[in-house]
Amino acid sequence: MAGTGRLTKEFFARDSLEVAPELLNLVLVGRGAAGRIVEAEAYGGELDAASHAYRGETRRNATMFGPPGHLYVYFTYGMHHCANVVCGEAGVARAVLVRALAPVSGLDAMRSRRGGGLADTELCSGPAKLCQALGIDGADDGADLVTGEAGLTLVDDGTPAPTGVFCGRRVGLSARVGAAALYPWRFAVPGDPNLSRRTPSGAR
DNA sequence: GGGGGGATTCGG
DNA sequence: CGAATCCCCCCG
Repeated sequence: MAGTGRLTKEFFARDSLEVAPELLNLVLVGRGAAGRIVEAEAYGGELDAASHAYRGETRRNATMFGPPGHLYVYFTYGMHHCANVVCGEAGVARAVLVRALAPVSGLDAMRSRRGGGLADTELCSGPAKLCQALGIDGADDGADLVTGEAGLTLVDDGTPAPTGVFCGRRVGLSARVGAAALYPWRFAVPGDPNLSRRTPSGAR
């Protein structure tokens, strides 16, 4: 993980819980814009009641069961898209939800898609916000982030991994998922102004 | 064929 | 705090 540049299939082929904290400070490149991942959540497939894959493969979640390094995009609440990085070997449904980015480039493009007048820290401070900012929608479900053939890539620009990574409960899970709502599978750069939510002061 | 619920966001 | 606003999935 020390190298700079394109990531490998093998990097993503591990478990989501292992990959999720390592996504911090990698750069997600979208259409005319890019942002550094500062918040991400691991989802554990059939072992995780909060995962879309908990009850097996369906048409909606099929990408999660596919090969690693692809983007799983889902549509929710009738208006929003959210993006996950698919992890694990093909056939194993693991994913990491990208929850917030620190804008790196193309802020004008982000603003034109998100709406003018927004502060920099409002552009990508949420899973649906960052999809809108980067121009990601349902058509991007399945996009290969390693080859970048769909115009979306995840790269290592050499920025060192953050120190003192925050680890805490995932966001937005209903009580019906039970104990899974308590798993400390949310990772974030402590104190980053672009987070979807503030991290508690004493990070873990 | 129908109904319940959603890994969210924004405004009042 | 609740509406917006669709689609997917499961059950009958």
